[in-house]
Amino acid sequence: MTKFERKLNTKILKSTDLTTTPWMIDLLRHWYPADHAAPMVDWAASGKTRKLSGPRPMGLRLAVRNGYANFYCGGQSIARVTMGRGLSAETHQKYLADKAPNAQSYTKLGADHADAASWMARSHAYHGIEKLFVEDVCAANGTVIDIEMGLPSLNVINPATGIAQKVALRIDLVALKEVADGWQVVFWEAKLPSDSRMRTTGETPHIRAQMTTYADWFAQPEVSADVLAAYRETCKIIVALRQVAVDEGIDVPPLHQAIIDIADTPSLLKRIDTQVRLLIDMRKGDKRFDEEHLPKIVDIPMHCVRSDADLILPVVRS
DNA sequence: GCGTTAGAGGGTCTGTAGCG
DNA sequence: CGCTACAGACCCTCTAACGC
Repeated sequence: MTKFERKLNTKILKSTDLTTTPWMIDLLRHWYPADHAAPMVDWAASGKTRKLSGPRPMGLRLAVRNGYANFYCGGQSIARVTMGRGLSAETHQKYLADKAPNAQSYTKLGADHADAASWMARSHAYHGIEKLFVEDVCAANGTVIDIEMGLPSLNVINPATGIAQKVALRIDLVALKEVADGWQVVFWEAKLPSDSRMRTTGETPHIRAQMTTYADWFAQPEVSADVLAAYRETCKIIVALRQVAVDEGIDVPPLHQAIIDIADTPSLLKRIDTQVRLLIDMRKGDKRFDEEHLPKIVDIPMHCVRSDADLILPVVRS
């Protein structure tokens, strides 16, 4: 199976003349590390979109991948930046221009591309409620080190065909949690109570199968060690990227001290907690969900966000 | 209110090609 | 041989409409 890995050649930023890649400077200017709220602007739906109107962020969350990094605005990938032998980036055409072509097509960014603010503004029409919830959690927790974590090469038996297929599940949030001897990695799956997978008239909502699938993935040999190594590296990369930005004169808000400490001393990150937790956005209130559906899943480790104060991830049992 | 469905969007996986 | 770049296939997630 494909190894779960996080790596990025951040040195390429120092050996590249960044005036030839103005988009990189612009993306870093709009980077809000976890713990810092991005400025919010009102957005009103127009035309035939189904999206709800409401406040939208004007800031970017960075997620380190294997060989590249994504800059997200409200859960939409505004730019995918490859840092390997060279420095390059691409973004979807619908963020680059108002008249978006129908096709799923990405454009490589060039020397004339440096307008992240307008890319973010165009992305507002695509922001989903669950992703805006994730954005709120990022703003409230400096310990968030990854979002949209992809779980590669998971073999799952398709119940319809009985054939094993490779699927790429994702986990919404990855965070650090303080433990007695250092820090550990915890995983959160954000959900809205309105999500049909959280509800059933029967006894077993679909979310149970999803949690079981996560457990199966983490139970594979080597996975725990690989994930631990990957997130130690992630901390190093985040610190290195911020330093590049600061060296370029960009005031990226400060990182949580735990990320800095782990980057400096990776062994401070002791282990991962393979028990994925549910994070449910109950700020709007859903009496029916509380009474009928929540009781069916109370045994799943979870945190219910009922007020903005609850956005701070709890220090729960290991 | 619930379960199903389709469309949109976005990510990974795979294979292929090029390079040192 | 390993890494990188690229394109197409595939399947996930989310939203909202629809019928019961």
